Amino acid sequence: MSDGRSTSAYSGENLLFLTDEQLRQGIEAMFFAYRGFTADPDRILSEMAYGRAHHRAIHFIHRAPGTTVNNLLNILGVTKQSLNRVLRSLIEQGLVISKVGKVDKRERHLFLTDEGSHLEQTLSDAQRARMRSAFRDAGPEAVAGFRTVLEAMMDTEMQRAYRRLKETGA
Amino acid sequence: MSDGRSTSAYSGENLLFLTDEQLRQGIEAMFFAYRGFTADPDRILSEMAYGRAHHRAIHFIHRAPGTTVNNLLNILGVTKQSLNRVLRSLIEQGLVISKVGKVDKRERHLFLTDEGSHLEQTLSDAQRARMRSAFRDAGPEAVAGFRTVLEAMMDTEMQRAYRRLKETGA
DNA sequence: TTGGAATGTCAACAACACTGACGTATACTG
DNA sequence: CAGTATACGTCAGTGTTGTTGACATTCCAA
Repeated sequence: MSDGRSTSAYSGENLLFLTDEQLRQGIEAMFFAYRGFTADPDRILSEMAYGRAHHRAIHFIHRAPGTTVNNLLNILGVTKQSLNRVLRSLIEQGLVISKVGKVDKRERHLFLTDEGSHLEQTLSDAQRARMRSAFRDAGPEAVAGFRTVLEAMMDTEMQRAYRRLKETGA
Repeated sequence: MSDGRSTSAYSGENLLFLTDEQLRQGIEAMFFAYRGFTADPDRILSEMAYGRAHHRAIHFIHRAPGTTVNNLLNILGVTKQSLNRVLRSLIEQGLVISKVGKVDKRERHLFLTDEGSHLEQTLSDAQRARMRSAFRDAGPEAVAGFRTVLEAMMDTEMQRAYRRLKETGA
């Protein structure tokens, strides 16, 4: 329990990076950084009738065009009622289209319209700009470490989702 | 704009880590990791009448005992009305006490009670456990990179707040 | 003493999440 | 074919967290 000293006894290795103080700094870094991470898209979205939830849906539909509602549900980790509210407005506004599945007609496959793609571009350009700046400042080795730690911080299921998306991408 | 190729022209350096694909993976890593980051405390809090906002308030009151409401406001980045609702419930439930300032009686200085400290411990133990596991898996160099990138991702103001807290800590 | 800063409160509202229940269409299985 | 399961959508209610706007109080400082 808050084992501040539990890390300093190991053989020759320097495990200073595992002290409670270091962990606490990591926690605070995550908190402040996530604020920055979402700040730019949030600003853009607040000028429309959309929020962060719309952004997330648009992002993953862009990433995996034709994805089903259920698949999106799993990736986003929300209830179908919550996602449905978001999807309905995106479909009504003509940013997303929903097509009945061919092999399984119960499924709906989701795609961005041109307008939806345009918004996705705008949002991800803003978010990428910050990420690019942070990556450039930090350098390639730091970026590798960043990703390693983040991946280790995910729930196992989300690790799988993340890796699947990574493979799909490049 | 989505300059996928804007990074490949630089002299001798390998700037592959700045491609749009890499940036997008960074974005998704942040999204999935933040879910994991908050999952454990969220689970604990949902069994009480508290949420993530209460956790954040408790965390930073623990970090900087006697902090003023205004200071907390700046760190948390919310409106005073929003914070006030949270603080009121924490005070009513006896987790936080608010003391009128001695030099400036308009100010309220915030402290955790024993019960508040206990909840803070429970929450941060859960969060630290995940962070520790992620840090251990990733290793010290990855952790250093993780923190470098996160710091570069913060808004300038939050960088200052983060560094101030870091110095206070150790 | 007057103005402004810090704090707090009330009210209204919106975004986003949740649970529970129900309906419809489709698919699978015995 | 009958029954069950799956995929999706929707209605209704609730809770947390955030926002504005308006206003009162208290106190410091010019």
